[in-house]
Amino acid sequence: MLSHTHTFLLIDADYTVIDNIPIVRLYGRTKDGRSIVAFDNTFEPYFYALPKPGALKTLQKNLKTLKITTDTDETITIKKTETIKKTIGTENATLLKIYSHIPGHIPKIKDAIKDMPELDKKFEFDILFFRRYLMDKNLLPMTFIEATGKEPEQPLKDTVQSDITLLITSIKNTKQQNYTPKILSFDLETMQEGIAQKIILASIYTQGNYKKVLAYVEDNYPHSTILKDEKELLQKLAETIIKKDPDIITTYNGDSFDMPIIHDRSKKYKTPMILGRDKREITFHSRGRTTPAVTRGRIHIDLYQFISVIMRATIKSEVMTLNAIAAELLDERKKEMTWDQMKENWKHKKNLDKFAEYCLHDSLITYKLSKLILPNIFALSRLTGQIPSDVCRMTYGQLVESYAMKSASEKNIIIPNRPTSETIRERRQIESFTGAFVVEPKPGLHENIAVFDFRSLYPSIIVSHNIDPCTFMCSCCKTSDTNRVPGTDYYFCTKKNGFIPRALASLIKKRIAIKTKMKTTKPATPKYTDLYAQQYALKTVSNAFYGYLGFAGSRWYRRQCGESVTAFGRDYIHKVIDLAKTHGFEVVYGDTDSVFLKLIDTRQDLEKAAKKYLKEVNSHLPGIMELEFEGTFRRGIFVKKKTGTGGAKKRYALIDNEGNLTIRGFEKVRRDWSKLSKDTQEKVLRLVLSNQVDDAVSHVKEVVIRLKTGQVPLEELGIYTSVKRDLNDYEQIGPHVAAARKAQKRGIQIIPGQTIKYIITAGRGTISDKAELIQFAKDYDKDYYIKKQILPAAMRALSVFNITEEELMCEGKQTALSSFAKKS
DNA sequence: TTTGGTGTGGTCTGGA
DNA sequence: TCCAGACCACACC
Repeated sequence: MLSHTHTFLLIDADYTVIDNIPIVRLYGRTKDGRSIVAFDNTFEPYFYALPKPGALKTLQKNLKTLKITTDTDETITIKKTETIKKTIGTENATLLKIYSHIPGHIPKIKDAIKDMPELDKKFEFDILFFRRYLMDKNLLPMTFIEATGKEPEQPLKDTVQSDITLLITSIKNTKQQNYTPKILSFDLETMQEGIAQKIILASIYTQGNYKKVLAYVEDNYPHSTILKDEKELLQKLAETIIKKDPDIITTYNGDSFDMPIIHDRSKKYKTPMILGRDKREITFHSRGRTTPAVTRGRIHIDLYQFISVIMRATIKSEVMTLNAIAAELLDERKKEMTWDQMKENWKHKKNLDKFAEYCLHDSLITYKLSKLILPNIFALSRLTGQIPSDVCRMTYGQLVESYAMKSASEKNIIIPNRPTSETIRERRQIESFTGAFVVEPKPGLHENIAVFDFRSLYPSIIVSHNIDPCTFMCSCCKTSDTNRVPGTDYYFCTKKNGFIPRALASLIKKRIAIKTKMKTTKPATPKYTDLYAQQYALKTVSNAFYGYLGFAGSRWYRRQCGESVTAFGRDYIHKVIDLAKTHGFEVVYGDTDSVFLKLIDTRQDLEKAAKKYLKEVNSHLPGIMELEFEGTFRRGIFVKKKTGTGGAKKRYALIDNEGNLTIRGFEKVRRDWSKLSKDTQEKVLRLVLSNQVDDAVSHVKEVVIRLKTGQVPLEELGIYTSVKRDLNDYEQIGPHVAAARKAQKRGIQIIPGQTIKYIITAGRGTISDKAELIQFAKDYDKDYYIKKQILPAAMRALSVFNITEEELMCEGKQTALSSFAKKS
């Protein structure tokens, strides 16, 4: 039979078993736009066994005759065994590679042999078959690969729908080509009908400005297609997606909303929804935190998953709704339509064109978000070797772990086993270790501040001090004093490089190279976007390594490693502080890896002194460690602690020479404060940093009056808080829990993880008694908002100028006398 | 089961 | 009624 060769972008992978033969399926797209599925039936499932010393031969012999009978009377045997040399930690070892017939046998064989006296340890038995394949063949998702093979047999061919199918005889990496994956975004609008969610609209947006709304009530919207009913809508949706044949189907929260609804409704109508290239319906496999809705080949990426987990810390918005995220990341304005309006419109079948437009807009902004975010997901895919549909649902721990596993495999190092739940529990119970050092600031206004920070402090410590579970207290260095951890009896090997430091060093090196390249690349070009995504992926994974070492679920867990990293960190920041003092600086503040300095002699030139200091610090730093000059700030405010004495850590505001504000820790940057108090505080901070304390005071007074006279709309008074657990599991009932419980009684569903918005309403009782979700609030408690929202937020900045609450609370002019009179 | 520790501050709770 | 300590959420790095 004729042999073919195809070069294609690898987008997805899975495996199936036919006639007891496991077959890896690689889904992709050729450069000329044809879909392809390449099958490989030559890869064999396996895991490793480490025999007890001298027991290798016996173990091998015993395994040969092993027969396992399962509950279903199936007999499982081992396909074959091989001896193989690998590195365990830093030691070389000879292991037995145990092959099974199908992947599903591996856990059963592993369990069956666990009591064999010749067996010491088992490794790499929980790596999913197709992931093992990609790892062993060095194939990276979202890169081009070249496969040679022949026409598959019909039964195999029939498992998928694709322009090209190929039974692989050989496969390898190849030169990268230009191909931008085709993205399609869709969105549903639903209405509650009895206990079911009924789909009333579906919209699709894809490249070439393709816009489509599917409906079954005439709406006179130019992009609408009017169908007979919901069943036809579903059919048309599937048909359109298949016809458009995207590589990526993106949704915003499709895992828990759009996809399950499509699935449920299609069950009701018995119209299977096959959106992927395998011939299966959408599958849902609960994976703890999430239940991914998976379509194969045409992969479903839920942007919400990635944004809410990996991008969470970079998102400023109080809520994670599509509109809020689009507003923040795309600067897109909302289409104004409230849920109540939609319900009304649907009920009376009016303004349906607006409804359709609204629905389409959601698909459009999902598409635009995809364009922005998918490059980052793809870059992480290439870095970790995991398929994008997995990457978009990963946590930081999983990203680091994937990268570490891939690196270990490349270096012929055995991947440590995942801890058992028992081990995880034990690890969690151990006392946590000491972390970073934070300088207590002197409250007040400071002028001309220079800010420095270490470039990637913890990653560079891990690399520079060879911090790794296997180099910790090594026997070869025993009494070595050259790499001792400050303030402890710990040390790390100085002879052999650890696996983690090596893996991390390569990430850091690559990132530096990319950042250099970016400087000579024109921004807003595809090349630049790609470089940005690459460095983003490298940074994301590097920064999570330290946490991963101390993470109870980690395969490379070693508490003392995390402890050592922070101990070195504290040592370095102290050294940097000490040196600053010898350079005529006063240390204003510092946290973990940063120092804020000002000159004691203010006649000196700050920039000059800063540069000189920087040069000296860096001349003393080992390895790849480096202190960086962040810049200078015209003024900065640090405030008193509310309780106790001294300055508050992690709360400050800076203004630079261009008038830009940097606000950290204050109510302004917290979502669990009302918009009114946040806005007021920001204004106060800006005025105070511009030496306009009087204006700040009068601004607060105005706000107080607005509150007193009931002029403030409820919208500005809502407080966002997330409900972290089931409403029955709280020991203490705070305002947000009280509000949520009341709402639940009115039939509103409250799920753990949800963010609610509540108001403290007028009335009597405790604050919790008065808390109501904003949609149920009719008024607000003036006293609460003045005394517990506006004044505390404003006073934070004003109390350093000895202004009192009383001065802010009174209308009109305030004198020292009347203030005194009020107190007594 | 879903990277780490440090830190602030609001509200509730229960005992004096 | 007052107050300390617990609980809770969210920020910083």
